Amino acid sequence: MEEKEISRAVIKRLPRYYRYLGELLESGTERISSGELSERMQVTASQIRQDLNNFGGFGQQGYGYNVKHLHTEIGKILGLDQDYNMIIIGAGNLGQALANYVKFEKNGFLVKGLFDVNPKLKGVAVRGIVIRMTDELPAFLQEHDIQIAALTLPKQYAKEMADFLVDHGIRAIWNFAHTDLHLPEDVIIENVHLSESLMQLSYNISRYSREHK
Amino acid sequence: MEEKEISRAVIKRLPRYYRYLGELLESGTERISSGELSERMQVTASQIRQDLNNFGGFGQQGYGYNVKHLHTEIGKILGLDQDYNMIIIGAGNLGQALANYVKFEKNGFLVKGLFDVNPKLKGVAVRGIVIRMTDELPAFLQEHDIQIAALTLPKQYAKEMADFLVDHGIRAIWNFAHTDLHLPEDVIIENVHLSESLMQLSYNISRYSREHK
DNA sequence: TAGATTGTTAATCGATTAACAATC
DNA sequence: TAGATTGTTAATCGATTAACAATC
Repeated sequence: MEEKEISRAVIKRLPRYYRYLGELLESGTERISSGELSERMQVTASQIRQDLNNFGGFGQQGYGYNVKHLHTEIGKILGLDQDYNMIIIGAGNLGQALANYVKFEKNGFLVKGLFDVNPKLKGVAVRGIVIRMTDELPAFLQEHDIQIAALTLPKQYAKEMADFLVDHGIRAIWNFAHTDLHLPEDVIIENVHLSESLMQLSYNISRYSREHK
Repeated sequence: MEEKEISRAVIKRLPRYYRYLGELLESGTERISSGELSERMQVTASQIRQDLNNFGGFGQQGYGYNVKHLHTEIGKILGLDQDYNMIIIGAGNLGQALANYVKFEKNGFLVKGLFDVNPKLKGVAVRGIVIRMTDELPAFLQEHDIQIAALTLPKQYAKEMADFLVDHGIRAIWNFAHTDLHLPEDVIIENVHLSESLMQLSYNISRYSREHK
């Protein structure tokens, strides 16, 4: 039942392949070789072929890869051939920004609910999605089939909320709270830590100025 | 002049060390061993010691690490001992969310300006920061010493804007646009690709359901 | 068929972990 | 001093790159 384990490094690269293939598709390119794609993407052709061969042979010797076919296949690998229902917990600026981000919908991530504890936000609509109070969550989760919860709330509430969501059947969490969630291992967590990203930037800025002093 | 090159993997871990040390500091912990920290952070003690020793010996045999000292030192390595002036290009939902995110200010990232092309946004204030039109950028950049530009605009404008900013002296870009920027190598780029993060999540969801079918 | 390009094995490189002498 | 724990070297593991036979 268990498939061959694919390394995290490979999976992190797949969305980027998918993006480049999507752009090639839009530009009407029919086929592409690993060599040409490697030049565009600034990675080695060898890596592209290795990565793709984790999932089977999508190419053809002497020809390369059919752009449309490869795009579709990588989409399937990434699970983009189906829709996901998502809720957002924390309707602050970031939560509302995510709810407004139409691009996710295009990829099949449908925002079904937006929750907060602040009574002032109750009933406010963001792109047609009404903000509900978190105490309505149990009933909401019973009525709707939700696969993903995005956590855009202050870190001090994140752990408790994550536990609550997992208890109520959520199995995938997109975590924007600046804390590590410790959840059962069958729960999938994807972290987006913006401040850590910013610190990598400042590291490089200050390293650069140290080196050029 | 050139310091020993530190691997990206190490740098990615530094902000997490910084966070844990900050929490220990708040809780009043004075010293910690690599062994204890490794348990909390779920990494090996060996990795912690290796990582830290890239930057010199912060610990003491038989004692461990002084939490406050280590926290300060990692802060310095990350460049958090100074302030950075930042502008945000694109005052849509995400741009405004970033501008509102007070936590960055606490770490020394000061939002000095917010720019957009949409005349409807002109003069609107976000947390006291007035939204300006992008044609005011050249004058603004001349008057202010800006180190970081966050790009929260649609990808089709991102490349052009990035080139423009680099021409006007910006040397660090925090890129939220879903595209790769090709800039001179002395320009520091840190990408945050939210849709790619979401795709890693959906990959894991659909892998999980494949494996448990 | 000849040329191109994949799929795949082998070689290299880099990162992580283990081990332990140094030393507080 | 004895025990604890670092700093650092060596061993292992994994990921990337190179090479090339297979084949379209």
